[in-house]
Amino acid sequence: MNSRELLVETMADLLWERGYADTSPRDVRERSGVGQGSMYHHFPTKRDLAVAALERNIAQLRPAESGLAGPDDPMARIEAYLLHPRDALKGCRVGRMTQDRQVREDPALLAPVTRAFQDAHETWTTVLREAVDAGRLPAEVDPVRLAHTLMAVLQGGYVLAIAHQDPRPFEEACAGALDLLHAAAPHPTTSTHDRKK
Amino acid sequence: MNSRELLVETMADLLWERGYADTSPRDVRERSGVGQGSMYHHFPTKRDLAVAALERNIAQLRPAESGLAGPDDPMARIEAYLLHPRDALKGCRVGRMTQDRQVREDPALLAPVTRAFQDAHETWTTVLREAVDAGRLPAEVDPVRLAHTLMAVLQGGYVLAIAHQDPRPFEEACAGALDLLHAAAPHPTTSTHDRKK
DNA sequence: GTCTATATGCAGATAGAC
DNA sequence: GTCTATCTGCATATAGAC
Repeated sequence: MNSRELLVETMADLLWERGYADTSPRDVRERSGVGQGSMYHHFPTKRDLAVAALERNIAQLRPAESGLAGPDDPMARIEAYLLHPRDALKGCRVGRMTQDRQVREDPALLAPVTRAFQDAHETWTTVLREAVDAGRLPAEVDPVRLAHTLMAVLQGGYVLAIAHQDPRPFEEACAGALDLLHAAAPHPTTSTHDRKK
Repeated sequence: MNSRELLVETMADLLWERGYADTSPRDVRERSGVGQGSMYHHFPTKRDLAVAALERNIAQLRPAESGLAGPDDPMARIEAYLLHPRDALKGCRVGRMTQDRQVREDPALLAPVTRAFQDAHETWTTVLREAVDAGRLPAEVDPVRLAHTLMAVLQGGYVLAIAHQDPRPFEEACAGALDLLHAAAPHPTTSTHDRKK
């Protein structure tokens, strides 16, 4: 792998582990093994490298999201996504950025984060709308709103896991959300089809 | 106010706004107006000051939590807590700490955070159990699990709000969680009593 | 593209006077 | 308790040779 890619990959990992403010150019050099000259040749500032690394971290999440958008039964996709095994103690590569003041205050760093959340929200809204249309969720739920709720469960789940230093609160939070979705589901237990009268 | 209190209050605000790693002793001195000598007289290290400030931030959240534990109808308390107006863009004073590597790696800083989350979880579990016992939530829901879910909605709601630079996703996430609780509630709408045949 | 040398300023204190 | 002076080391580059 060339120096440029190596730098981006290393910075991406460090952003995930430590955030932007707490990662120094030196950290990147030492972990990547790339020299000072090379580093500043490819990326004139730490910020430039971070922008590239952030894009990489965002791209990293796309496979999982495309599963959520996939062709299967919508409730099955929701369930699979919420129960998908994750290393909860590591937190979210993208959500983490929101807690870094230097990221929040720099449009070049914040904008990709905002877009990533908007995209994820759209994906969630679509699958939830499909679940409602399929009669798997009550027509009263607002897919746009519920999309925020479920994304919050995931993002907040990471916070709980780190606070407790235990991945289980994350898993419980997701499982609890699923429990609610199931409990709220229209009950075809009564009959094969039971629509509004 | 004396220097000591002033330092703690200032550091508490800075921890909330910027986290631990991104707050320097100089930041504290400049905002508080307390001199170098005084500062290091009261707190030999930045870390010592941060521990005191963190305890203060945790204490700050207790009034709200005691409302959740209060004497009213349990569902009303849950609703009030979730819909309580918050400055979502500022994030959670305590949850924010989980995203700071230097906090995660220092037991003196992490332990108070862990305890605060454990306490909040207990409070949530109790009120949810009361709601189940009162027949306001289905007996199938696990209060312990759902407590994690609702805490995650709040913590994650802050993340969404910051990512979008808009408090509405936070509010929507909370409202959506409430929608689900209501949709999942045992329905005395059908009839006075309609249990499993 | 990569290397080594050099530079400015802030972080995070420590020392000792008042 | 508070003040001013001083110190080491790292953050974040810049310069110029190879």
